[in-house]
Amino acid sequence: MPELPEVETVRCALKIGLDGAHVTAVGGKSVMMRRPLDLQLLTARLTGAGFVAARRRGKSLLLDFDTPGSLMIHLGMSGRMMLCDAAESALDHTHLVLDLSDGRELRFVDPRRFGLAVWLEPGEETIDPSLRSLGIEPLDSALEELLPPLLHARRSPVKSLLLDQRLVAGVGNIYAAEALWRAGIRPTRKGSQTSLQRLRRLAIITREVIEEAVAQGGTTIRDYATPSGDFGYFAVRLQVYGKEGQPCPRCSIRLKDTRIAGRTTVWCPGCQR
DNA sequence: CCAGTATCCTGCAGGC
DNA sequence: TGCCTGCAGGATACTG
Repeated sequence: MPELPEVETVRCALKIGLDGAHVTAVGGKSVMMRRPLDLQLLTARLTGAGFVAARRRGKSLLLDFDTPGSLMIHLGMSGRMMLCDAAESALDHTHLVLDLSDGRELRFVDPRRFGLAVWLEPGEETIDPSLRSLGIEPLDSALEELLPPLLHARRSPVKSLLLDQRLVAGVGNIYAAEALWRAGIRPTRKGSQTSLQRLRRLAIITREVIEEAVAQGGTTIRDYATPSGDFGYFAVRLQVYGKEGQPCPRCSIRLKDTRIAGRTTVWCPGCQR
């Protein structure tokens, strides 16, 4: 479900929604997610903790409390954060529940369990495997300087490179397809056979797409929603994602779909070279 | 080290 | 109606 813009939207909502909140109790089921969900540890660290800040790195959320360490959450494909009244009945696959002092609950729901909810002790943030190797943030102004040489040094399709979190942190299947279409670059083109000039343009366009999507509150395809249940409105701006078979908005050639690195990729054979 | 594939899991749409 | 297949916003363990 969630790429950078969706996670950023959730972060902003939690920052406001959790302001002044205290955790009174921790609940859920110790299920197997991408890593085991350790409710014992989470309960020990979070009970009584007051919310302080919500941060984001790539597609990971980091929630800080007035206790050392942080709660790291990754939404995977189907993960969702919900901020709701405790009386509201819980959805299926609600794995973690933080009871709040004001009668609300923060719930982490993830049917497919590709997500993650992990307590990071102080210092673990820099060594955790899913954080330590993340590449540059697309919103960082150094992107157009740092990314092109990295892509140019690789022989994989540019599409795979954009999805590689070790190179750029936060781009997923939707925004990779959109950025490549806007940049006029064929997704199967190899990094090494794309000029630095074009890669620089791709980097700039990638940031633009991500910025626009953040401004629209992300993209709702089927079930993405903010913690209060709102949808993202970037879907109306998608030009190629999910539109295979339709005419290209730029050149009217029929959009094709190909599988690259195991992911469906929609692109235009007419104007993406 | 690099590149490509298989895999984890549930839900849903589409074909028959 | 039901059963089957394949695909879905992601990351990583494994192969060659």
